[in-house]
Amino acid sequence: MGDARPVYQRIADDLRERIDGGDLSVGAQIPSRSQLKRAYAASDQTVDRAVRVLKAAGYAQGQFGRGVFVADRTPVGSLLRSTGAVDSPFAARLVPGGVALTWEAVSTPAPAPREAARRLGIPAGDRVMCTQYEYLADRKPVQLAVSWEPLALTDGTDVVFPERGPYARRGVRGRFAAIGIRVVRAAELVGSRSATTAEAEALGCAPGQCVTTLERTHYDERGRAVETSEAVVRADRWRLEYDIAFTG
Amino acid sequence: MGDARPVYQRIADDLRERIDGGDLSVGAQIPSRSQLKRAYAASDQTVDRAVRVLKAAGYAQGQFGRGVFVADRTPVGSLLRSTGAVDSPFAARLVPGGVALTWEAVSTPAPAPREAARRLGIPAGDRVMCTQYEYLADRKPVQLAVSWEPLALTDGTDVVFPERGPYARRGVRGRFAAIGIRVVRAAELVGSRSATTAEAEALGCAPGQCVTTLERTHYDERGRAVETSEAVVRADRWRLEYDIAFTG
DNA sequence: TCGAATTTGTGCGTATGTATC
DNA sequence: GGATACATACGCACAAATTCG
Repeated sequence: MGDARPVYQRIADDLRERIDGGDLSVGAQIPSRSQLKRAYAASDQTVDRAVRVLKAAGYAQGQFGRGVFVADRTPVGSLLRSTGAVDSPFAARLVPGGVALTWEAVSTPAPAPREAARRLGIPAGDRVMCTQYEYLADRKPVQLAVSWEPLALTDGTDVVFPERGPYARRGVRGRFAAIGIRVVRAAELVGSRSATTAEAEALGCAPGQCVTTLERTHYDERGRAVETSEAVVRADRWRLEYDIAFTG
Repeated sequence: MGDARPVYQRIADDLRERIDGGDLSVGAQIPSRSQLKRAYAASDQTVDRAVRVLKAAGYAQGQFGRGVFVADRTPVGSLLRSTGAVDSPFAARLVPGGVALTWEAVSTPAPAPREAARRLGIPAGDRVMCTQYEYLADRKPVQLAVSWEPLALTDGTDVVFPERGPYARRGVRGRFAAIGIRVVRAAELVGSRSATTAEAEALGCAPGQCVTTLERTHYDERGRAVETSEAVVRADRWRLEYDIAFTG
């Protein structure tokens, strides 16, 4: 029977099936290049390319001089995106329980980039507070984010710096509530793509790995955008969780 | 200065920057292998690998005998995941407007697979109605999904087949309402990963491309799971859209 | 219509560097 | 030191598709 797939694809699919089927379990070593070469009567390059496909898919990761091992892809948790909690911008449901969630943030005033300005409904170049977040679970990076808030709303108040002052680290809703702005709605756009080399570096995963992308805008009761953010989440072991209530 | 990146990665990053910067616009042809070989004084394999990285990232796609061209990655729309609409399981916000949204479905009774049974809170192997969906925009596949509903709930009613009968093609809420079950809540888990070769085949994209994954469970007012589904969405041009209302 | 040139996609053999055992 | 293994890179080759003279 003719198999249209190229050799490297067939080898990669075979290995993926062996992993999914449990024949190769998490932590197990994938046959080495010389073994695969013999088994499939293929060249060095070809089997290497097959293994690269597996690694790009997050199924395995290589260790220099040791071998290539089946990666652990069981989800460690999910980031809760629909929570009404005002006390933290980083809530998660964890599978076993016992992972320390922390984050760091750095804020600098800046002119609004075009895309952020469009989402905020303000002229590009208007002054905004730009905050870069790094979210960690057990000291390992999970999510990178950057947020923009119009300084026209927060300048002169004590919530102007998201990570400083009496309302520090409270999350968007809690902080804006302190200056009399009720955040009642958020719109979130979710996508995915492969990580850039810079993102892969920051997230501690291989370049080209899959990441989930977020684009969120918060609105007050008058429908005015008060904050917008973009985030990149490691997709290998983290998911997003939405709770949808149907009204009426 | 020493650049730690391997040659193929440097070439790939260069090309990606030229695309992001607009030097190479959508539809433009990427320099051919022989041109890249000369430009970077690299080998055949190396430049080919660089271009493979670009293609895997969805930045470009090759055409046999013609060349490699910059892919159009502007979003064509977003799938609305929080809508209260009961009349369709496939709602979307479209960027220009004018894309025909259709879907096909095939249902067969089957024993519940382990994961689906766990999410439905029923014993594995219990009879369920298993429905496979294919969602299309302008005849091109956007999303694949498979849904499970316990036959204990729907057997003998006229909503047992999601795509047949008086309440056909209505979506989960509308159909269950017809048999007196009020679906008031859904929980959705969103992740992403690279497509399997089978998924890539069905979605009409290259194997290894990034897809967004969905895992949704619908609950009635007593908190009982009445339906669960898994879906795979093309990530190159489609996103998910959530509307989050903060109560209280 | 034929043929040559170009380009992608795949594949083989070999070599080098580096890390681990 | 030596064997093994990964990661990168070079040179070459061929099939299939397109383009152009």
